[in-house]
Amino acid sequence: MKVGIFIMPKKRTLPYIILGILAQKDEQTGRQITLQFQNEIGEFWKAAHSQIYPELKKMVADDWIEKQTHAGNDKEIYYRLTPKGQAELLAWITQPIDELPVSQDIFSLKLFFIQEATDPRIKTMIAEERALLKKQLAHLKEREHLLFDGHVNQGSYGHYLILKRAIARLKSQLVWLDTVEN
Amino acid sequence: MKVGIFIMPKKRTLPYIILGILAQKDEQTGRQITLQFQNEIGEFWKAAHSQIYPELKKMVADDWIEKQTHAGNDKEIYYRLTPKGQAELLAWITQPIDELPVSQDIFSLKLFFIQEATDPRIKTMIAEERALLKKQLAHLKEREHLLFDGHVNQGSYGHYLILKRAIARLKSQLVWLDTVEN
DNA sequence: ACTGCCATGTAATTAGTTACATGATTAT
DNA sequence: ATAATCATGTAACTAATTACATGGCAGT
Repeated sequence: MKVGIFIMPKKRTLPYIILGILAQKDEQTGRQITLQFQNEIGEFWKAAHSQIYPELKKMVADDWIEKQTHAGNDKEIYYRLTPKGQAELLAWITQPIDELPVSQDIFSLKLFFIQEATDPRIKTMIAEERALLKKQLAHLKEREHLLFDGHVNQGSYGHYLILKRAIARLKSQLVWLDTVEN
Repeated sequence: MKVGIFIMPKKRTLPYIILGILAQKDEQTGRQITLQFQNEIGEFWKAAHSQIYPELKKMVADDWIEKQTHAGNDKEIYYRLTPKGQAELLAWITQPIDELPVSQDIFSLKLFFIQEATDPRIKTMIAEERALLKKQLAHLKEREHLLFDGHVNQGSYGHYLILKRAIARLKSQLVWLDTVEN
């Protein structure tokens, strides 16, 4: 997309996810934010602490978040949203999505390279993929039980939704695997 | 994953996809390979020509592919697999997948940030997402009709599969959207 | 003449990964 | 003691994106 002399910046996602994490629960440390990526968010975005810590510094510099240390605790650094950060999050959510994501599904790509329907590798690959999906599905169902157990808590609708979304995705993939096998 | 003094290289995907593209039809130019990413493969991996051309050079240097120019045509450069490239492709497909991909679904992430079920933005976001999904589904169904039209051609099973996979994915997402709306 | 596409390439930058690093605390 | 985890950070590198760049050829 070329727009005159303006350079179009690459689409950023990580800082907005961090804003979203802090919007759900203020006063979180870099480590707590990092750990969020191991749960439901990790189904849709991954980031290591080595990417998060510098990002937090940048966000402080840009006045999207502010740091706060607690007395008698020089180890942990807590972050919370600034009004500007809240505004940025709002603007980002409101902005329409213009294209669908790429799923980077290595399994599908590997299948793409198999030219003959009779190839014996297909069975093995499906079995392995099914095992991975089942394991993750079990994990997410446990999370659902643990976090919500039937009822959605006030102010957790978003969290509830993406957990449900992840579960639905896994289930549909398992259904599709069955159709391939026959 | 730390394994003694060995440095674990980052997981590469692009060169293997290029090998797969050349395995389906030998003698393709950089441009033809680039264009493949606009169709079915693009559902699962994207790459611009500015990434592909340098990658092709590297793959030639590594003896995974070889370049070939045709007489009276100094414009186009054709590539084909070397035995080593074929072996690399085979090895990659055989290697088990150890973890599920991250879908990088911005729509799901944005939903995550919406805390209340009554938020009026949800309706708009779903409508926009539905439009995107429907458009892409229509496109893929047309591709299916164009390329296969009921029967799978010999040697195109992989291509057929990932097209079917992409269609199934889109359909399941549309179904899920309905469940959110109510 | 101009627009758009074919075909290939490079430059500059940002995003993301792997590894290295330190010091404190908690469990066995 | 020592192993694991908490908590933060940096260094080095690879992958990927956006933009710049050139020359040819086809259509209007």
